[in-house]
Amino acid sequence: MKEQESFYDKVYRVVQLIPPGRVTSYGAIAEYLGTKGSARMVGWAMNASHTRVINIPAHRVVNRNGILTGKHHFRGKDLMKQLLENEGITIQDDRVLGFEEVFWEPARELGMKN
DNA sequence: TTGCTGACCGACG
DNA sequence: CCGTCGGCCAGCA
Repeated sequence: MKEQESFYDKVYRVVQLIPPGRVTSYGAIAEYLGTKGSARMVGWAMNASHTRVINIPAHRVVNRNGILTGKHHFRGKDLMKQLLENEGITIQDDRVLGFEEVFWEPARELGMKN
């Protein structure tokens, strides 16, 4: 049995597992997928996510600085910001306040018990 | 098949 | 502080 899920599918899988009110970083996902250093692939996968039929909470994925780098790619201008605020996350200056507090690490949440 | 792209990250000046 | 560059590598024309 071979898992033919592409790199994209793996990314989508993890992103969908992100609970509301939490955010993660591209690098964290990349690292969890084993392609650390290739965080661009994660972002690239997000870009292709709009081609997917499934809904992907890409707004929960930010860069390592907690900055909404991909906000520009969403429909609206500050849609990403509003989506995060809707989940209880405070955004200021396109940055996630308490980023470390709401940070969701797949390797920790999925691989290890809290 | 090759070559370009990219929503990042880290380092350097 | 800000701009630039290299690396990383999967997907697409």
